Amino acid sequence: MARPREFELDDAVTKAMNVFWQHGYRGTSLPHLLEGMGITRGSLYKAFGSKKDLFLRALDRYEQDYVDPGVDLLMGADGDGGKRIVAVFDTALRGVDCGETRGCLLCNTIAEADDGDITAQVQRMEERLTTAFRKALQEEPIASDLDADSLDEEAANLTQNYVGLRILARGENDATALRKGAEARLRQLRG
Amino acid sequence: MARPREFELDDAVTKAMNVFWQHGYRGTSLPHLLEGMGITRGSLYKAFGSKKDLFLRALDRYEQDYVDPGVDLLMGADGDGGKRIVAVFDTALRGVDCGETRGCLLCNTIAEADDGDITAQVQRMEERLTTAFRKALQEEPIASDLDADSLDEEAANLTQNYVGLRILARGENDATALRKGAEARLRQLRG
DNA sequence: CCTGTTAGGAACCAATCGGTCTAGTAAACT
DNA sequence: AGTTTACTAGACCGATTGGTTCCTAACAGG
Repeated sequence: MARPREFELDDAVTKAMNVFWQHGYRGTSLPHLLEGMGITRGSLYKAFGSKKDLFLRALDRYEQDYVDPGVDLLMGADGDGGKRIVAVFDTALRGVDCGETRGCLLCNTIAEADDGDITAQVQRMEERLTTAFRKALQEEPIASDLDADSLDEEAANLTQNYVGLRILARGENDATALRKGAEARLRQLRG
Repeated sequence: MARPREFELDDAVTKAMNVFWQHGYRGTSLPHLLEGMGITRGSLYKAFGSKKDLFLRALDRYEQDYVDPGVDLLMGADGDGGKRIVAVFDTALRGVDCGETRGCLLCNTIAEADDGDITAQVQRMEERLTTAFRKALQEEPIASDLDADSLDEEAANLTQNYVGLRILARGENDATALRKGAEARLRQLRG
C-alpha cells in the first residue's frame, strides 16, 4: 500500500544514541544527528517527532543495550553476589581499557539533565541499578548477614561509587587510577 | 584618568559562577549571564573577553570558595584524618539538606566538558582532591598502616565516591538515600 | 575647564539553533 | 494503472546563539 521505510528504526535509534552519548543532549545538534544517523531532516521528524523525543528513545535503547545486561547480571542467581558486582565494575573498566572515552550515557545525563521527563527516566534507571546491587549483596556470603538498613546503605554506596567511576572515566582515560579506586571498594567482595 | 568600573570584578565573577553552576556551561546563555551578573554585554566582553574565559574564571572562583576549604580541611593536621574526611562528605550532605540542587560545579563540569582548557582545569582540581584525601588517610589511625599503593587506592576510591555522591545530589534531593550511601563508606572512618 | 579614557547601553552582526514545508521521485499495494 | 506512502534535497522559518561596534555619558588627571 505504501512505500516502506528505507532505514531501520532500531538502527537509527542506536546511531542517535551513540551521537548523544558522545556529545550530550545539549551538545548534539540536528546536523550532528543527521550525519550520524544517515537520514535527512524530514525523515527524522516524521519518524521521531522532535529532538527530545528521539533522545528519550535513545535513552530507552541505552537502557536496553547497556543497563539491562548489567541489571540482569546482578539479579541473576548464578555465582555469589560479590563476584557479580565485581563483574559489573570490571565491564566498565574494560571499556576504558578499550578506549571508551564517552563515559556512561545514563551517568552523563544525570549530570546534564534539567528537563523533567529526562530526569525522571534516568532516575528510574538509577533506582533499578541500586535495587540490583542490593539483590546481589543479599546473595553475597560476606554481606548476607547484614540487616535491611545496612543492605540499603551498601547498595546506595555501590551506586554512588559506580556513577563516580563512570563520570571520571570520561575524557582522559587514566585507566590505572580508575581501577585502583574501584579495587579499594571491591576488594572485600572479591572471593 | 578614566572612568572607573561601576561593578566589582570579583562580585561579577561570583555571580557568573552561580549562573554556570545552575545551568552548566552549555546551558548558560549570554542573557542568562547578563541578568545574573547585573551588567551589560559591552561590560562583560570588555572585562572578560569571552564566555569561555569568564567560565574559566568562574571555575577559579569555585575552586577558591569551595574546593580550597575542603582541601585545606583534609590537609590540615588537626584531629585524625578520618574525621576530616567525614567532615568533607558531611558538608556536601548538609548542602543537600539545605536545598542545594545544583550539585557541584567541579563535578558537573567533569561530566559536561569537551574543551581541552576546561578539562585540564577540572582535572587538576580533581587531582588536588585525591591528593588531599590521601594525606588525610595517612593521618587516620585505622588506615595509616596501609602501604603506599593501598593508600593510593583508598584515596582514588574516596574521590570516586565523592564525585558520584555529588552528581546524584543534582536535581531531586533524596537526601536520606544519599546519606545512607555515604554512611556505608564512611562508617569505617568514623571514630 | 578641558581632554583622554573608559563604562554602559543598545543596535547590530553572522551563524546556528530546532523545526517546518515543499517538490519531485521511488516503491509498495489493490 | 492508480493510490498511497516514504524517500531525498533543499529552502525556509523565527528565535537564539556568542560576539562586535558605536555612541553617549561619566569620570579622572592636567
